[in-house]
Amino acid sequence: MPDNKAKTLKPTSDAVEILHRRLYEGKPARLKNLEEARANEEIARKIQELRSAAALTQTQLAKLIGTTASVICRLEDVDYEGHSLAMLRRIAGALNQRVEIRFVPIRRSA
Amino acid sequence: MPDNKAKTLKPTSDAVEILHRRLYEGKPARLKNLEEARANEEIARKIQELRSAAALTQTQLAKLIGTTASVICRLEDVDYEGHSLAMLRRIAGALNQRVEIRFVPIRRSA
DNA sequence: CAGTTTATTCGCAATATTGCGAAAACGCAA
DNA sequence: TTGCGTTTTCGCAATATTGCGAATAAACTG
Repeated sequence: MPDNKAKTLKPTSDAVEILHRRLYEGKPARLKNLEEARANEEIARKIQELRSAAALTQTQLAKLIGTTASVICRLEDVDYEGHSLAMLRRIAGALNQRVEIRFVPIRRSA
Repeated sequence: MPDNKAKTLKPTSDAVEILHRRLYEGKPARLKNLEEARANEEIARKIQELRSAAALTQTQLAKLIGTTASVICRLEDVDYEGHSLAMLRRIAGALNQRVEIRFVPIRRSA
């Protein structure tokens, strides 16, 4: 489950800089749409959680919904931003769940 | 939801139930998709409801999220099956809402 | 009724998501 | 270390969703 998309970084021995890179480098989307990014993370984690709870490997779950392990892996990547309702429903269906969608008001604090 | 007999349906004014009867009564082959179809209906109605509550025309909402009225109309069509998380979030964002997604266990029965 | 606004339908191009294999990386145990 | 199963990454084709205008229908006003 990759937490990091950064690639081809030049070498460094500064631990602080390494952490900084891990958190912020190459992730403008996270800074701009923090809320959405966090929601995607939550979805990814939830999928992983459900699969683990069902004691299934990525390959096993993949077969259940008619796809491959690499697809499941992609869904469980917290940086993946392409989650679709269709796929969530397929996952849910295979794990005896249903996808509940609600619109909840946002309190735009003063 | 009351159980349904093959004959002597009692009267109803609920449009959803009428549609349900017309499309799915006595057709177990389609029951598999019923849940998803109803979920899509719910989404469509919710979007329409939110837009109305905000006192916006389809054109106005469309401009808010950077698209056209025909797209909004499509989203509000209860038979539309192409709902995406991305679009729901755009709608929600324009109407000061957020999209909450939950996986809830379902009791699988006949 | 004629005007005006809003809503709906249709077709196709543009964009986004999925399918899928292959290779590499990882974790673990003998 | 090796072997083995699992996970991750990458690239591109296939499919699905969106963008958008134009035409039509429907609803509303005067």
